Amino acid sequence: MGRGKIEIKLIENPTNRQVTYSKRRNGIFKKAHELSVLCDAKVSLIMFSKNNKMHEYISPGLSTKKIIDQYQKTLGDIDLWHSHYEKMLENLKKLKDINNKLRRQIRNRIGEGSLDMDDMSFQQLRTLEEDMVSAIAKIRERKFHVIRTRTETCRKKVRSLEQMNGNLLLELKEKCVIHPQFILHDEGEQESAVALANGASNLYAFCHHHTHLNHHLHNHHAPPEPFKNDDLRLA
Amino acid sequence: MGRGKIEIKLIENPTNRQVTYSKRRNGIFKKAHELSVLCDAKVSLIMFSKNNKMHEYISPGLSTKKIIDQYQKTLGDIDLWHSHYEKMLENLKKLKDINNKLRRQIRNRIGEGSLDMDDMSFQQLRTLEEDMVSAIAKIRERKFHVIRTRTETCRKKVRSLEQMNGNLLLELKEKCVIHPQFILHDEGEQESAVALANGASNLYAFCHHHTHLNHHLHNHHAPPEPFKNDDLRLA
DNA sequence: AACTATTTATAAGA
DNA sequence: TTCTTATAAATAGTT
Repeated sequence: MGRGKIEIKLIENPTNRQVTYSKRRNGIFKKAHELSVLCDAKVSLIMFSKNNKMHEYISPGLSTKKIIDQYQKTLGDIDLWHSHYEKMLENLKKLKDINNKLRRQIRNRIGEGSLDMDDMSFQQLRTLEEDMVSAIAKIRERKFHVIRTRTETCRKKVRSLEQMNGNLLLELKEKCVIHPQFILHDEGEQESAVALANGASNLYAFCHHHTHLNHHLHNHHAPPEPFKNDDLRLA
Repeated sequence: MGRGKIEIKLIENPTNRQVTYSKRRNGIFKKAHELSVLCDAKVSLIMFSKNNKMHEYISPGLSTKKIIDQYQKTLGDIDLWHSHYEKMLENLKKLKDINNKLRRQIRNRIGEGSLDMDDMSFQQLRTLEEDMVSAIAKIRERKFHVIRTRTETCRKKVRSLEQMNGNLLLELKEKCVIHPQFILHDEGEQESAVALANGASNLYAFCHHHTHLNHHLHNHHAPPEPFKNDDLRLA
C-alpha cells in the first residue's frame, strides 16, 4: 500500500526505518482504537522501538495494569511470575518454620520449656541434660583458654616494661658518670635547666621524660586495660 | 475501506460486531508483526473481546513477561507488584539473617563456638556459662518433676491393684464359707467341675478366672509399661 | 468463508 | 519532520 510494494523484512536504512516506524505506529494505534470502539474490546498495545523508546495504547477507561492482571489470570495462574511468587511464599513459610524450631530448641536449652510432658519426653530431657553438661564443659574450657591467653599476654608486657626500665636506668647512670655536673637534686630542676641551657638541654629533657615514662607507656601503649572491666575469678 | 464508509462507534448487531472483531483483529496482528519485522520493534498486543476471549501477539523471540517487565521498569519501578516483590525479598533476607543468628547462638550453647577470641569476649563466655548453669538446673528440675509424676502414678496403680486383690480374696472366702463343698484342692479340678455341673459352674469359672486376674489386668489395662523402656536412674 | 467495491494505509518523493 | 499522491492493503457489505 504505497507507491511500491515492499518485502516484509528489516529496513536497513535507519532513517527510513524510523519514518516507517512512526507512520505504521500511528496506523496501528488508530486501528487498535477503532477496534476498541467498534467492538467494545479491551486492547493493550505496548511497543519499544529499536532504540528502546516506549509507546503504548490502552483502550479508553482501562489501565495497563488491569489488562496485565487479567492476562495473568487468564493464562491460568501458571505464568512464570506467579510460580516464582508461589515459590517465594513457600520459601518464606519454610524459613519461618525453621525459625520457630530453632527458637524452641533454644528455649529448651535455656530451661524454659513448658513443664508438660507433651513437650519433651523424659528420655529427651535426659539427653538434653547430658548435652548441656558436655556443652558447659566445652564453654569452661574456652573460658580458661581465654584466661590463660590474657595472663600470658600481661606477663609478657610486664616483663618487657621491666627490661625497658632497667635499660633506661643504666643509660642514665652512664650519662651521669660522664657528665657528673648533670646529677639533679630533688628540687631546683627548673633553675638548673635554665642555667645549663645550650649543651645539656637535650639530656635534661630526656631525664625529665624518663621520670614519667611508666605512666606514659601505660596510658598510650596498653589499650586493652586487661584487669579493668573483666571479672577474672574462676567460676 | 469497504463497500461503504462506517462511523467509528459501537457496532450494535452482535453478529456483525463479532465478524468485524475477527477481521480487524487479524488485520491488526498482521500489522503488528510487520512492524516488528520491518523496524525490529518489540511489540506486545493483548486484547479481550466483549465476551472476554483473549488473544495476544508478541514479537518473535520475546515473551509477554519480558515486555511487561520492561514496561514496569520504564514506568519507574513504582508499581505495586514490584514494591510488593521487593518487600518480600527484604523479608526473606531478614529471616535468613535471624536464622543464622539463632544457629550461631545454638552453636555457642552447644560449646561448638570457635576458640578465637573474636567470636565471643571473655565476659560473654562467663555470662553464657552462668546462663547454661541455670538452664541445666531448670532442666534437672523438669526431669525430676517427670520422675515424681511417674512414680506417683505407679504407686497409685499398685495400691489400687492390691486393694482389688484383697477384695476379691475376701469375696472368695465368703463364698467358700457359704458353700464349703466348693473348696477346691490342688488337683482334680477338671473332675469336680464336671461333677458339679449345673449350680456351681459359674462360681468355678469365676475362681478360675481370678487365679489369672493379675495377669490380665497387667496386660490389658496398663499400657504405659512404666518400667520397661525409660532409664530412671538419677543422673 | 469467499468475494469485491470501496475505503484506508502507506511508500516514495518532495 | 510533514505533505502529497500513486498504489497496496484492509475491510464492509454481500453471497
